[in-house]
Amino acid sequence: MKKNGRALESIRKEQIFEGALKVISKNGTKNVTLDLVAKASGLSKGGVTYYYSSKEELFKDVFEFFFDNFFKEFDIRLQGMNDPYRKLLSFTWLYQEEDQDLLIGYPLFFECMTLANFDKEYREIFQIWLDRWVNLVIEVLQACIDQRGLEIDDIDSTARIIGAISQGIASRWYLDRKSHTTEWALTAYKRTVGALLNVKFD
Amino acid sequence: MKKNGRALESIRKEQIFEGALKVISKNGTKNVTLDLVAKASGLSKGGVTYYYSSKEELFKDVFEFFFDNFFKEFDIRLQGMNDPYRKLLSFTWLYQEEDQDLLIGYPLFFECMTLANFDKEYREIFQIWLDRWVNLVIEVLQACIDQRGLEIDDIDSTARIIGAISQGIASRWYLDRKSHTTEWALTAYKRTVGALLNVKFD
DNA sequence: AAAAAAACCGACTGCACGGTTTTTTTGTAT
DNA sequence: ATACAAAAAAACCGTGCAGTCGGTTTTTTT
Repeated sequence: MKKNGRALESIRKEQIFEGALKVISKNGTKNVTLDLVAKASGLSKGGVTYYYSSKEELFKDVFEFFFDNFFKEFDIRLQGMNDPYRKLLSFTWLYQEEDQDLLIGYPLFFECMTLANFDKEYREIFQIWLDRWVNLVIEVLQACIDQRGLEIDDIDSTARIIGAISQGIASRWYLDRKSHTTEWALTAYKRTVGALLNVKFD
Repeated sequence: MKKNGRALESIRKEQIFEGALKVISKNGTKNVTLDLVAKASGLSKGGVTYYYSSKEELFKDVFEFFFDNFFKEFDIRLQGMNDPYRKLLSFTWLYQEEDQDLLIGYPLFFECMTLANFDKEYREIFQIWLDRWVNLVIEVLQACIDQRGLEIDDIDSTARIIGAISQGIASRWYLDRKSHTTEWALTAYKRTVGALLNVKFD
């Protein structure tokens, strides 16, 4: 019988992640205290620090945890489609109100960019995010090339552009919905990516 | 006859702005203390609070001040050009290393987006930023239509898209230069906007 | 020159919060 | 049952900092 030290560790860490995610996306890291995290995850401060000796360490893990999860789910979503053009359009999933993951994701994404300005580790986290995003797009583009005979000269560069377009549109859509409706975001994405790849959607 | 109440106010406030800008863009609002601002602007903490009774109030003013200035200078830059296509390309000025205004501008812009998540006033500041940006682009597009016979169906929507493209590219260029070189940013912008408007640059 | 107002300084206060230590509870092996 | 470790809570400590305030210097007004 193994003497499992910290048997609950993974369970509790997940608990703490969930709680931290909730309060961070709601208040921003600046306004999140350990007590708040503790309360949100159903533990006491002592309980939290039992698993995380520092707030910074916890926060970084939370960011990585969330982004990792985010891509895993996106990947699954993509796998469930056949048509590569539909996959290309599926990035407009970003412009969806009331999706729980997105509601958390946007604040985290913005905050990550801000922190990346002053903190090397967050810059790495952000760059990894970009990489994964680019790889996702590259896969899709490759499928377009293979299955639809689409012609692209520089696939990596193009993938990065598409990522940039999505992000630019998304930021505006998220932070200024009044002037940037969901309708606008959708057509903006289609129009721009369509023009870029010389593809007619729909 | 009563006169000069607070004769130095505008001078000192400008001083404080400059100092605050410097330390905010260097450390991020989270890590900026009143003492730091005071030192950077050549005053004491008491001197700063004499003009600003709260840190938050000061910070918001700083953001507004900077963005306002930013656009004024951009406007001047645009006025100095004739060819509307060149104006359109002038937005790539964003991808310029070592420009002092940009070095301050990027951190502030990111931070503003983050703060906009949780604070109504910052959201307004951000939205005003977007508005001004859009108006700038609209002007340029209108010039393209008038002087070059360019055809655009929805000028407002298009202007917003161009803004989004610039921003998306800029974020990546700024935070992940290794994978997003200046060269990439430039061609990415030209390629995408060119495709969108069906225009050939150069 | 006297008086008043403006400008400025820096010590002080209170508190929020991260991290530590102590105490209590729970689980488990013998 | 007992002992002992893990887990968690509660109490505690120290620090950093926003904001205050009495006092001082400088400028303006009378």
